[in-house]
Amino acid sequence: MSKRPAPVPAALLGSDCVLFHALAAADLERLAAIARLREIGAQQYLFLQHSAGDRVYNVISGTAMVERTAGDGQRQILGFLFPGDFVGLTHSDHLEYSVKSLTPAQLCEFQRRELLQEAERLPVLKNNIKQVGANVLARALDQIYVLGKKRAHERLCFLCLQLLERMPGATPQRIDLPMTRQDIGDYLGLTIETVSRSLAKLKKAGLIATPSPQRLQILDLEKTAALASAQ
Amino acid sequence: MSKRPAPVPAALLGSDCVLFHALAAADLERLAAIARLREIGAQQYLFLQHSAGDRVYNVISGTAMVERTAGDGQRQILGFLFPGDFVGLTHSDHLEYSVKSLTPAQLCEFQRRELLQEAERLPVLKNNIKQVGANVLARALDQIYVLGKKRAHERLCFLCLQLLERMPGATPQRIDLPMTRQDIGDYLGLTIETVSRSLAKLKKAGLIATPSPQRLQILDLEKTAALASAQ
DNA sequence: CGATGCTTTGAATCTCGTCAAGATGTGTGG
DNA sequence: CCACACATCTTGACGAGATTCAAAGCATCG
Repeated sequence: MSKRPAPVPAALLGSDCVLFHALAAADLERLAAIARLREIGAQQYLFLQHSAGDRVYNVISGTAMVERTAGDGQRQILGFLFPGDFVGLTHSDHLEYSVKSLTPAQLCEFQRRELLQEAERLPVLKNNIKQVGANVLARALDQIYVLGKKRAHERLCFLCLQLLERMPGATPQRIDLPMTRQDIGDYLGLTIETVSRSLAKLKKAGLIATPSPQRLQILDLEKTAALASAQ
Repeated sequence: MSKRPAPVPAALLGSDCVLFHALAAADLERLAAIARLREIGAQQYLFLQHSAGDRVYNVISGTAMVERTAGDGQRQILGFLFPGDFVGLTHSDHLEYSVKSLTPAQLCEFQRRELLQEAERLPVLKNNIKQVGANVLARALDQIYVLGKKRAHERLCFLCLQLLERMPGATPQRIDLPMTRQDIGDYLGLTIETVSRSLAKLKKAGLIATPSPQRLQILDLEKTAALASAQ
């Protein structure tokens, strides 16, 4: 509590974030006043599982992941976070997941109480918060579908499309993977070897290419989307 | 819109529902006034996938399930609903799932707009709605963990414990299963045969018993819980 | 130019899915 | 109350897909 991070320039609260969507300039200023900018390196924890959920974050730049680690060391990644995504709006006392940056990242930190107070004054903001929550749930349901019904190579197509849609600057010709094969496996409920082999299978079928291990191309968007479809 | 179901006696809005938790009697009356009681048989649809989400339901009695059916007929059950559970609070225009009763059920129907309006007057109700949303998400994350990391017999333990916790009147000695093996399989991402075999395995290990196919006993709660643990 | 860590590939094993048959339950009508 | 029919559930044999264990191939970085 002693050291607060730097305040946020209102300009950073870009309107491409759901949270700040359709807010007037004056309202963005108000929000910027209670926000703090956190700039962190790769592989840093923002939240620790079982800690108190008194802060919330809006991702400005970079990639992060939401993970749950069990007592036996098993790890499941519950979701990835990209610019515009929002995390931390739980309603229980302790968090059931950790949040960790994959790349260096800029985040907008709020004290949960302060943000919710502000939402009381700004109906648009309150609406945006609800929208964010709905998006999180919708993604979770998609993931349940994929984990319950899809095979390995289909799960990978699902991830490819999600990256294409959510990573800023991503095009079918070039997607830079911020996560390792292990992260992908822990997200899709697969082992690292199965991830590799399934990628190889998709490459051989001409759906995708990997110019380098951390680079992805979607060569046949239609077929990839068909395999990925979560409904 | 022409035919509205019967109004709800305020007494039905039991305080064991999260939604109505800690509400004053007078406030419960107000809510009862905008609620409608729906009594439906087994295997009835409350929501259809892709329909408008203008209503929300609170389960009073009976069991229901939230399911998603893909174009190819694949079905994934996204969750079961028991008394006290709440469904329908999406924030998008169309629902990405259906809701279907498993048993005859009583439900409390609200027009979403009306309920949210009422929540504006009753801070406690608004808080309860948030709490309900948080519970839904927490369960979804548990399910992601289970589908991503657990093996067949562990997934079944997870379901057993969930039924024990959420089914009214359930005890380790007697749990009445409202769903078929097919439903269980579609919930846990398994085939009906694997469900049967995994139950047999747990029976042989002495963790559970099934006096009849629709009846379940948990003989060793500790071991069952250990296998089920989603964190 | 090695050294390290990540990724890919290979072979054996195992779990789960598929197909098929048989058993058990439930409900109906005699 | 019994017998039959239908649906659901269980069990078996086999095969496909994923995991495990092991080794080899590639990047990246000092």
